[in-house]
Amino acid sequence: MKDVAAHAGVGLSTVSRVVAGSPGVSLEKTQAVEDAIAALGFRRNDFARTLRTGATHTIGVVVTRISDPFYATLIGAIERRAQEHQMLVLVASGTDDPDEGVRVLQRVLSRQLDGLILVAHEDADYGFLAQEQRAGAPFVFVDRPPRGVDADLVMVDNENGAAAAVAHLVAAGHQRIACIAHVSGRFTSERRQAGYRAGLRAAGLPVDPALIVEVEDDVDACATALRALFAADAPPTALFTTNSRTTTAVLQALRALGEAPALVGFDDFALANLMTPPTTTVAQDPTAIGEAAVDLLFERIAGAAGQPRRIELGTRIIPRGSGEIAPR
Amino acid sequence: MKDVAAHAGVGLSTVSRVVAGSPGVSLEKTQAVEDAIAALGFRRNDFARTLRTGATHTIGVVVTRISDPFYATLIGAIERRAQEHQMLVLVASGTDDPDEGVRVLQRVLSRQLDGLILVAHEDADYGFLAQEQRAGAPFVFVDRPPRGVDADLVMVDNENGAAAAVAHLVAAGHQRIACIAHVSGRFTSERRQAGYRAGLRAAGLPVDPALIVEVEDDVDACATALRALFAADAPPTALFTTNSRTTTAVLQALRALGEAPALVGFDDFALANLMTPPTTTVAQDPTAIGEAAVDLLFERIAGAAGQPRRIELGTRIIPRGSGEIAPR
DNA sequence: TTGTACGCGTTATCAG
DNA sequence: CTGATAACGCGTACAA
Repeated sequence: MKDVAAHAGVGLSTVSRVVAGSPGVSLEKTQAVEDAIAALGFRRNDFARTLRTGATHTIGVVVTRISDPFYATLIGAIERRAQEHQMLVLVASGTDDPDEGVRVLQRVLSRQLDGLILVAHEDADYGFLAQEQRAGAPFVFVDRPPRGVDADLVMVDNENGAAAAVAHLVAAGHQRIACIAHVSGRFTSERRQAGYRAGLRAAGLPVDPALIVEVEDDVDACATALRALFAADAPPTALFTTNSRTTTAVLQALRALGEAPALVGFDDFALANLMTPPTTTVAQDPTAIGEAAVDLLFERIAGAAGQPRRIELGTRIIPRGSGEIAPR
Repeated sequence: MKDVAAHAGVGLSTVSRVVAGSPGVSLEKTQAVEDAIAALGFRRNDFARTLRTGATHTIGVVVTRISDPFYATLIGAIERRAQEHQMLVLVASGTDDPDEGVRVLQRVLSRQLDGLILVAHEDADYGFLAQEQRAGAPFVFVDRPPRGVDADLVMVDNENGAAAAVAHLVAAGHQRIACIAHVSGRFTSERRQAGYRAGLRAAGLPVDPALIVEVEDDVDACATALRALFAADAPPTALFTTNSRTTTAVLQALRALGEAPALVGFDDFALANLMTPPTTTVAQDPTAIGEAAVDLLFERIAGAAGQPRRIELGTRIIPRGSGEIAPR
């Protein structure tokens, strides 16, 4: 800025005013400054600016795995919504390692962004955020509650979504419905298993522990689990899977095994309608989740105080074929 | 830091040394400082640090659409590779609007990150980067060359990949192979169309303009185009699609039309093996692309000068069934 | 309308 | 081994 001021033959603050678009600079000098800026290829240093003003006009998003389509869509929605507020969105992604996730979060925190939207790592303790919460930037969690700290949270009604899936299969005539549950992401897995049980009870059906299996979401693990299920005396006639990674792994395994039971999966996924038969899913709306999170965050940034809030969005069954197969 | 120094009864620089992990502080004072830090919940302000040192230890990635699985995977690879260098990765995403993309890029640039990996927007002019290039942080483009500036670039050999797809279909006995090309993303589309033509010529087959159609990647547009193709006097017996969005749109359209020609698609996609029949693809390796980009970038950050370099990675055909169907 | 001077929170230098 | 002090680039009272 000093160089620009010298080049334009004006004072430092005049340059500052021009750059900031503040009023009260003569047309003449404005022009001179702009010419100097162009000539020197000057751009304001955001670090110095932020150091001075304290505001970054930027929100951060920290997720566990950016390549997960669900998070990718969520982030897209957050960016669109935030851009309406002239906010830049910076995304950082952790890994499967909870410590790494916390480390990334720490580094993002030290950037003192105006606000943060976070997906909690299951195995990390977010207790250190409590002091941030009082003094620092606001944050909103998404998808599942963090351990160790109470904060704003946007998630879906996992329990009712799962219960609806079971009801859908019951309506198709099924009595023996297995639950293939993911193990990574315990919170959602447990809530959806609970919903599965509630759905069975609501239909007056017994909960058979032999029909509930927890698996890693790889094809081999699913194949092993399914083989065991179908080899039992009273095999299931329908499956409920608790997230999209598990659903697709199960679909691969089923193809390998040559089985085609009725199936409803939690989470919608791209190309579900191109499966054979097309896969019925319980869809969350990642766009709505992202928008709700941004809105919550901006209320906090604007100064809203008060207790942590929890928003629970609904789910929606998308019947495509696999969930409407009648029992043999 | 001043507060911490006061609380610990030491000088400012001692606190700085402890925080930075610099050697040469007595155990005693180190402990006192650490206690004070914990008591006060202090964290170093990265803006002030960067303002002083000039280094952010952060690289930025700016893509056009973060929810595209290809970019999502690419970003994941970049993050893993960058973390090996203790670098934080910040991702920002533009929109379909080229101006918006440039605006986002400008804001990221003013953050003076150590380096940038960029996916160029087709309709944007990157001429303004030329002066950055001389003075500012290094950047590497990915997937396609930017308009208006010459810079390091990592991409795949689109032409040979497409030619290989055609050769694969020719080997299955096809003579009339249509090319369904995407319109958004002209560069890759054109290169792959050129490869398609080269593949035909290499096989001694004529290039029939009636068999080349450019479509938006939505299902309706593809259905319309396909209907016209199949209604012609000499309909194609095989299809080549130029990117994954087009491939999946074509698959949806084909299902609606009840057609099942041989098909090879450029770009691999999740669940390709669950299509009916499983879809043969020409796969790029987004992980390798991301890693190459990071390596190139780090060489520049380390001070490598010289002409812009261009890395062209190979592709690989994954035969799954749809590409091995013989003509009827 | 314009310019001067100070401070934001760090790190680097230098003297002790 | 330690501490005082001068930058880093900018915004903003305040004075002119």
